[in-house]
Amino acid sequence: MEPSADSKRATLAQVAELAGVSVMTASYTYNQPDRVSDRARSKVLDAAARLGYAGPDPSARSLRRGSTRTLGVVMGEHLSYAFEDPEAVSFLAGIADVCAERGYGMTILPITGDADDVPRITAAAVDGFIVWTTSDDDPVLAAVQAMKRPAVVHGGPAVRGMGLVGIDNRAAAHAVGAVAFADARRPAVVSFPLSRERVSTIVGGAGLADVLFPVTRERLAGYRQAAEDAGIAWRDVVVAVCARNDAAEAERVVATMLASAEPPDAIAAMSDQQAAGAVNAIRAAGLVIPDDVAVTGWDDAAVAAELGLTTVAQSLREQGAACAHAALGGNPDSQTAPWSVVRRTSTRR
Amino acid sequence: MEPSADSKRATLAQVAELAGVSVMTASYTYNQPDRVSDRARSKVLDAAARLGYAGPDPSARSLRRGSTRTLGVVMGEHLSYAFEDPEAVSFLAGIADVCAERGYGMTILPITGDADDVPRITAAAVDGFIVWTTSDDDPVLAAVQAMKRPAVVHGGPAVRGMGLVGIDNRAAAHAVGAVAFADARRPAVVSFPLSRERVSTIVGGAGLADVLFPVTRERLAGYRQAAEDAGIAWRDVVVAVCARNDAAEAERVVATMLASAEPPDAIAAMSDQQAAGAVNAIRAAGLVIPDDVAVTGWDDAAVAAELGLTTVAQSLREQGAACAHAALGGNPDSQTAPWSVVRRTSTRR
DNA sequence: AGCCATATGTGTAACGATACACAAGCCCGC
DNA sequence: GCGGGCTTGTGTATCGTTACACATATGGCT
Repeated sequence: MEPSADSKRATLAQVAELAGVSVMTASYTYNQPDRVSDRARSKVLDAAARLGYAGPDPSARSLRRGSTRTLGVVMGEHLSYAFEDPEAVSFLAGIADVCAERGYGMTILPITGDADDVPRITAAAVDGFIVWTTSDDDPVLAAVQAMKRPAVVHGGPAVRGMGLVGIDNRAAAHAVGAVAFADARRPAVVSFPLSRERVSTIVGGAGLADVLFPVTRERLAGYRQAAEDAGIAWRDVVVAVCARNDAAEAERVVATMLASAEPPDAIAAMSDQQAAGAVNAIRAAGLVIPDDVAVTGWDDAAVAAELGLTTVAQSLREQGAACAHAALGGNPDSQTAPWSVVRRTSTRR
Repeated sequence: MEPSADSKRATLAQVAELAGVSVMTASYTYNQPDRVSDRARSKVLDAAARLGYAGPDPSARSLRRGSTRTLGVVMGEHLSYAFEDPEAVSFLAGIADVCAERGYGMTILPITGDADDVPRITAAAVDGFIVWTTSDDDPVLAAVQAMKRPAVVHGGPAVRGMGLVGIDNRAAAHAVGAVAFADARRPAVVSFPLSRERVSTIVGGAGLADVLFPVTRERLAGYRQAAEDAGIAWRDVVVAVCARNDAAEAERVVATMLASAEPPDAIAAMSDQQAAGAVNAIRAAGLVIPDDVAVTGWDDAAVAAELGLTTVAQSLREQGAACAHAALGGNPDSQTAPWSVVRRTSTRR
């Protein structure tokens, strides 16, 4: 027996014929019901019901109308990661809020980091794009740009013709870094990856070559400023680069740093998850926060409040919503989001 | 100045003309590059580059091909909630894994719970649907069914012609309930909502009228069996219905129960988040777990391990992936997922 | 040379819907 | 009785692409 999924979908023409009206009358019945008489409308709806017609075909409608009422979202280099990062999820929630409100669909594009990503972007039937923070050289960005549709980048990089939504990462890093590095003699940074290769390393600040992720680059610059304000040369600041943004890797890398000859006495991380990993490593080493080691995070996630982390508060949900508004607006402009430093007990003063 | 988003997209016909080849040659260049000589291919690609042609229009292609290479996902009654529930997010991650692997897009449909939901489903340009657990009477389900495309429901209800993926909730509830209610004299249940109205109430088990969410209904049935096995009548079991699945509301409702004349000495919840709220309330009341009150959760989320919660382990990520496979398979069949009871320290034996 | 198999190019007809312009019917007021 | 405006119905062209069938060129083989 044929399952319902296989029975062919009826067309508007068939409905119109069965109803004894023209195709246009049937079309108007769905799109401008007031444009047709009650009698005609019910004839059409009856016929539709009889044929099991579920409404105009979305692809045909999109082609004819030139709009899909759907927003495309590109989340990082591999789609799966998007759902593992709670901050990315709240960014998605912000987009979802706006999409739901405006009746737009939200298509998450299947990026995997391989060469087929470009055709995947190209094949996306969407009216606009939102791109989650990526690197300067991400080919996906060029592909999005080529699509000639409204597009907004979150975080960075800035791209000609696309909107940009995000906070002033350098200023925020400078501010939270000042708190983290207060009274510190050997500050350290736990960083996001520097390039799309995502290798983990521990280097002195001076050892950082090209940082291709603008968000990471800006935050490092802010931390550097904070360190130098505290009288410490950037080359003396240890930067631990974590390939993944999670607590486990940060814990491992911080444990390594703590076991070194010159362990850090202040650690500025780039997410609360990393900071949480740092807290675990510090406690496991029998050290006290903030006396032995001060720690700061980023994002003001739930875990930050639980652990008493000093952190940078920002609302990714609101930023997601701002991206969606900008992308739907048709002519995306840029927008700088607010942030603030939340002081808790993981820092000295 | 016109932003790039406004410059009209070129068409394949224009590309073909500029390249001096037929439209079909241009089309083959994109779809079956091997079908075309190197010379023709590069002529086409040159022309495309010159015109800024980004590839075949997705809507036109979908119409012609009859497939969108996109999966539609319906998450609950309001899209925003989906991203607030970590288990729902890991379900999405499972779908995303499969979509990324197969190069499919994943469209999250903008359900809001109002009357416009049906046209929103109807307007979705997708090849198949995945529906997150809902109620028997959800109009969205009927709309999905009317679309005559492969569809899979997660959790329930079972719908003719659609696949069903999930665990045996009744059996799992029976099993974990047996552990929760061991040696208990006044067991209680913290439940998900019973109907789409989502009202919070505290009632005796007998007071439960129609439970329209199949997952909730099955779990309640399992808990009932467990209570009766322990020699306690269902009408004597207090069921606290929480409108939302979060720790805060569960904490409030459990605090109320604990303050009553006959406080429960065992609480079986329907999620680890609810159980975590229960733990907070119990500790705040100065009681000891599991001696004074035993607690069980559901899902084996991170918080369950942290709190030592006895719980039902299931992998929503794998179930999401199973749904996606089934929906992409074309002829979705049903599939029962595995579960197990994880015993920790929140129960007596 | 003759023949067939393969490689490459092209024209036409859909896919299913909607924009637009026009036509017919109707009611109203003067 | 007649013109003007409103309502309601219809035909046709078009959105941009790809499936299909066919035509032509190419090369290898006997």
